Amino acid sequence: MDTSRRPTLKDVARAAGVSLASASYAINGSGSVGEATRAHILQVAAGLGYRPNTSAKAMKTGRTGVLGLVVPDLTNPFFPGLAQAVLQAARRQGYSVLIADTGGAPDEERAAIRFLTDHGVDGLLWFPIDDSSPRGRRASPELDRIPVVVLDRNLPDHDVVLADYALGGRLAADHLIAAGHVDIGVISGPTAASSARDRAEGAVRTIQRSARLAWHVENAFSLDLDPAVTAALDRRSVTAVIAGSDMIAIGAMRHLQTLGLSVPDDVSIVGFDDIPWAALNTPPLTTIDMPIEAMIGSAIETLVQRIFEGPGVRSQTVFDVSLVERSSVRPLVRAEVR
Amino acid sequence: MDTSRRPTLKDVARAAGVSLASASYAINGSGSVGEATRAHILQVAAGLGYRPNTSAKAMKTGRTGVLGLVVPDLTNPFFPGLAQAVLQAARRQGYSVLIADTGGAPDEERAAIRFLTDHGVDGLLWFPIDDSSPRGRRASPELDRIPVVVLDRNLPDHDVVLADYALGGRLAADHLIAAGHVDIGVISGPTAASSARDRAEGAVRTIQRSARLAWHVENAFSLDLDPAVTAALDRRSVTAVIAGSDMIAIGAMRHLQTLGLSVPDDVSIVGFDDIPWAALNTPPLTTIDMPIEAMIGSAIETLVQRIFEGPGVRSQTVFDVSLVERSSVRPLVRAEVR
DNA sequence: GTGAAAGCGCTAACAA
DNA sequence: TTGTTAGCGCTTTCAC
Repeated sequence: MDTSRRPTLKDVARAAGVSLASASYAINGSGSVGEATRAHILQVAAGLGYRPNTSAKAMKTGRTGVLGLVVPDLTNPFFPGLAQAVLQAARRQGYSVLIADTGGAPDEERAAIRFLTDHGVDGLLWFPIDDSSPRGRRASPELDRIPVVVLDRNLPDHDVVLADYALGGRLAADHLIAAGHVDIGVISGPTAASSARDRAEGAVRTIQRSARLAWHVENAFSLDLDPAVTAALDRRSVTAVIAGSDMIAIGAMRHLQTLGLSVPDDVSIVGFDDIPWAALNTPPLTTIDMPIEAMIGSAIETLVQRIFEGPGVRSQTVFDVSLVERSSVRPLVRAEVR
Repeated sequence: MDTSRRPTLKDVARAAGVSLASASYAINGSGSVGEATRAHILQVAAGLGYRPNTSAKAMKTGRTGVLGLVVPDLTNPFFPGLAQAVLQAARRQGYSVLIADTGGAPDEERAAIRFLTDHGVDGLLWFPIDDSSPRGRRASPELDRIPVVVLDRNLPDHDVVLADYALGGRLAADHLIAAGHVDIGVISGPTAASSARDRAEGAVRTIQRSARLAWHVENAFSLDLDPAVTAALDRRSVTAVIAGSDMIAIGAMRHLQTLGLSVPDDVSIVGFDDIPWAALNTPPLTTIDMPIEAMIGSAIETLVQRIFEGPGVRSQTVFDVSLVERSSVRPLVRAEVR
C-alpha cells in the first residue's frame, strides 16, 4: 500500500505550470484551454496518476453521476438479473449505480434509502417491499427530494414502470383452461405487493369465469410454503395451480412431490417471472415472462429525464408479458385431431 | 418532489441558536457540548430533517464509511449469497458497501475498481476474475492506495482469504473412489482462477493415485459447456465426473441427459460451491461447501483492521471445506454388510 | 462548554 | 485563453 498522498488538481496545476482553473477545464473538457495546454495538462495528470476527488466534485456541483437501486433481496433469483440490467442501462446513460439490498425488511429499506440519498445519488430506482400500507408507500422523506422511479409496484406518488400483471394472471389461467383444467388453485404472492395482487386477480377472475377456483392462498415470494398453502395443496382438490412467482411454483412442486404427486402428470403448475431456474427445473417450468431489460431501460430513461427536467406529470409505463410454455403443464384432454 | 434546499449544518446551528461547531459536536457526539444544548440541537436537527452531507464529511475526514465489493458476475448464483454476507458483515462493523459487478470482463473490472476508489471507499473486497496473468493481478494502480482484501484467488500482493480448494478436490475424489468409481473425469473451472486450479489439482492427484483419470477438461464457470467438454462427456468413458463448480456440474448433468444417460444411475457427479440450486436440482447435487459467511466475516475483519492499522505483513487465511452428500453420486459396489 | 475560522478539493464566475 | 478567487458543507484547532 502506497501511503503517499493522492495528487490533487492543485498538484496537477503546479506540475503543469498552469492555474487551477486551466487544469480543471482541461480535465473536464469545460471552459476553454488552448489545445497545447490541454494536452500538456492531461499528460501531466496521467503521469501523476491524478484522479478527481468525487466528493469534492459532488459538493461543488451537487451531482454525483450515481444512481441508487433499492431491491428487497438479491438472494431471490429474480433480482440479480434485474440488477445487472440496471447496471447496464445506467452505464449507457453515463451513470454508475449503488445497489442496496434491504433483505425484505421495511426498516432496512428506509435505512437503505437514507444511505443512498446521504451518499448523494442523483436519482433512485426503487423496487419497494410493500405498497399496501401508507407506511410502505412513503418509506422516507428523502424520497421527496430526489427523482425516484418505482419498479413493479404501482405507487401513486412516483413515476412507475410495471408489467401488465393482470394480463399475466389471465394468460396463465387461460393456458390452463385451454389445456382442459377445471379445478384450479392459486397461490398468490404477498398481497402487500400490488404486482402480486394484480397477478392473482387476473388469474382468479378468469378462473371464476371459465373454470372453478378451488382455493386461493397467499405465500411469501419464497420456496418455503405457509401452512395454509401446504394445507391447500394437501387437499388434492386441483389438477392445476397458478403460482405468484417461480419461487413459489418450485416450492409448491417440491411439496407436491412430497405428497407423491407428480408435476405435470398429476398436477400442472404455472409460475411467474421466468427466473433462470425456471428452465432448469425438472420439469422445466411454464411461466409468465416480463421484458425486464426493456422495463429497466425505460425506467432509467424516465429517471434520467427527471434528473434533468425536474418534476412533472407522473408517468406510468406498462409492459406486456407473455407466456413461456415449457413442461409443467399437461393437457387434460387430448387435442382433437381432425 | 420537494425542491426546497436540503438543510445544512449551518441551518441547524442557526435555527438552534448555536455555533456551527456546537452543532457539529452535538450531531457527531464528538467534542463537548452541554447536555441541554446537545439535546436541543438534536431536536432542531430532527425537526429540520437534517442529514449530514456525506461528500462534505468525506472531504474533511478522508473517510467515507463505505467499503467496496468487486465481483465478477452477480448473475452467477454463487455471488448473490456472497454479496449478502458481505453486506451483513460490513454492517456489523459499521460499514456500508458499494457493490460493483464487472460482468467477467477485465476492462470492466479495472473500471469498477477505479469507480469505487474514486468514490472514496475506505477499503476494497475483491473477488478477481483472473489471477494467472500479471495483468489480472494488478488490475489497477488504485489498489496500492487503499486496503484491499482478495477473496478466493491467491494473489501475492494482498491479504487473501481462501478456502482449502485442494482439500475440496481431494474430498470429492475420495468420495467417488470410496463409492467404487474408477473411471473418473474432471471438468475444472477456468485455469485463470487459482481456486479452480487448486480444486482440479486436488482431485486429479487423488484420482491418479487411487483410480483412473479418464480425462481432464476445462470450462467457464457456466452452465454452457465447451465443445471439448461435451466431447469428453460424449465418450461415455467414465462412471463419475468431478466438476469445478455447481454450475458446471448442472450443465454437465443436462448434457448427460441429452445423451440418454441418467445421473446418478449411469454417471455420478460432484460439484463445488453448494449454490442454492444444488439442493433443488434433480437429483440434488452432491457438492463441496465452503463456509462463506465465516470467510466473509474474516475478510471484512482483516479489511477493517487494515483500514485502522495500515499496511503490515500479508495475511493468508484459509478455511476448511466439506463434502455435502446428496443424491448425485451412486455407489458402484454395495457396501459389505458384515 | 462554546464559538470563530481555516481549509479539505473542486468548479465556475469573473477579471485580466 | 488563462488566472484569481469565492464558496460548496463539514470537522477541528484554538481561543475564549
